[in-house]
Amino acid sequence: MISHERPSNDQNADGSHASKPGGMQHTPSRFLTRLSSADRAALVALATPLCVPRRGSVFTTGGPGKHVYFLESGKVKICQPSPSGSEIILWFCLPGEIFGLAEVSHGGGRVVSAYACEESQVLVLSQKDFFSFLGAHPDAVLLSMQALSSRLRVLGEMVVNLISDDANTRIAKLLLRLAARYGKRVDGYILLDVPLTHEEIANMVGTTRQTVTTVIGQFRRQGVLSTESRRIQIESEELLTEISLASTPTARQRLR
Amino acid sequence: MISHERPSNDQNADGSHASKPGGMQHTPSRFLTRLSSADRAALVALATPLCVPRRGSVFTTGGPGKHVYFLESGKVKICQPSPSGSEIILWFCLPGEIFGLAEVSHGGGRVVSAYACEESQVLVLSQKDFFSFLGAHPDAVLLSMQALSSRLRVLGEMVVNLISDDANTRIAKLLLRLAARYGKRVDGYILLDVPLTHEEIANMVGTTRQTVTTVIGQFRRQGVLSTESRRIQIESEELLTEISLASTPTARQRLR
DNA sequence: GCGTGTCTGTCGGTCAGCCGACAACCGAGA
DNA sequence: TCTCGGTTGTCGGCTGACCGACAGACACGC
Repeated sequence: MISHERPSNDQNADGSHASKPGGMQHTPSRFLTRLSSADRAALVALATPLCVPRRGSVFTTGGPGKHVYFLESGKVKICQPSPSGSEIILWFCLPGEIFGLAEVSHGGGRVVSAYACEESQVLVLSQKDFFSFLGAHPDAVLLSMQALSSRLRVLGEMVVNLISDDANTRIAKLLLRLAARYGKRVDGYILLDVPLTHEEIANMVGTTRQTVTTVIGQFRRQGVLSTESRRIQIESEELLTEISLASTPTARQRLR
Repeated sequence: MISHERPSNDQNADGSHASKPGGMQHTPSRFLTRLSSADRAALVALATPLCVPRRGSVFTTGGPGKHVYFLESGKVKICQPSPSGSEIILWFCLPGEIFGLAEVSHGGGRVVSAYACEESQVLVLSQKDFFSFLGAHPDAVLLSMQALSSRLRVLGEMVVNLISDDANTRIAKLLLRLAARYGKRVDGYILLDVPLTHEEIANMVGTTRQTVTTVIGQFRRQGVLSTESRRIQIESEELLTEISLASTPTARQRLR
């Protein structure tokens, strides 16, 4: 019964678009910079600036979540506390990005915290003002939804990685993801200028500090990367991607 | 330098709102039913209906992602393929929900697939039509953002669970999450009328089929749940939450 | 210069959970 | 009725990664 037509209408019409499985495009979705300058001015006029010191929090878990934030300068990490007490880093925000948006639209309090990695300037906007701004500036609606979608994508990828890769691969993929978003090319190398402790890496990837130390050491010995004062330089992106694809378990033949 | 005022301005002003750490509110965010009936009529007028047979796909990874979907009846699961070939279930959609939204707003092709768990009726709307609809119906904007935010929250929780809980706990939490969203109370019990194979559970939670079988068996023996023809009935929510909180590793004292 | 705290590197012991294998089960179809 | 594909239940063996522990390496402040 009922029309039994082609069930899938959204199929790969444009052929091989999914070519690179690792070819993720982590568009930083810079909200502020992609806004028209008129719109941006309107937004800045509504917002109040705030300076957050290094290690300071912009908001924390349990808060009411009645404000949206825009990062003007600095670096902010979004964390979710685990029941065991450690903070799991979900992602970093760079200048231009919007954050704290999810709880505002969803309601019901913050489930994540935002900490400044370094001294940061943020713009604060109340929920009310933000929504009226959205009403008056339709372009901003699209940008907001893009920001949310982009994160959804990143988190989906994290989930898949966590479920199906071993520690080695997870770290490799994390580095690639970070490189795509936060990497700066300096003569051949890719510099991640997000200072990261091994423990933080462990918390992004679901391992222990020791394992991270070991794996990073391995990578260094293989000539994949080098480290300098808490910053990682990727020396061979190819090698790294190779590692990230080499999934341990009974290498899949999965021809289909 | 720079004003050194209260860094955190969004703190728990309303006190203990974060009381229950497991007290997650997985609002199903029923897009269609929360729309005003006039708006809904307008949307239905724009959309074209589609019937998807059991096991059929609405869209798949790699597709262009130029449509948004609304579930009228049936049940749809959103999956992301892992490099090892298995499909990881990110969440289920129930009637009234919107799906396929993230890729539409973000652009750049589908990264997930949507499969019908049972024969389902969906409404299909092109990206273009959807955005013009949003322009004309501001309430729908909020609902869309809520849908995205709600998923963001769920995924964040999944990530944290995967990172910090053992298999036992992960399964317990999954069941609680499912119960909150898809559970129907029937005389004392909570019935999850989403038919799930152990393998699917394993893929939602990052373990193996065998482990799931074992753990579910344990739970059954403890009187936590019973199963009947692929459906799970939770008999003691209390016991289950208790298990889900009992985190294995060196029970944290973390007084601070 | 010297303490002090945080971070990195390394090493065994231990165990949860993966893997493979196999038997029983069940519902659907012939 | 019997077959058959998919699902469930159970069992050892094996191992990746966690845990605790400790020693060096830094950086920072006094």
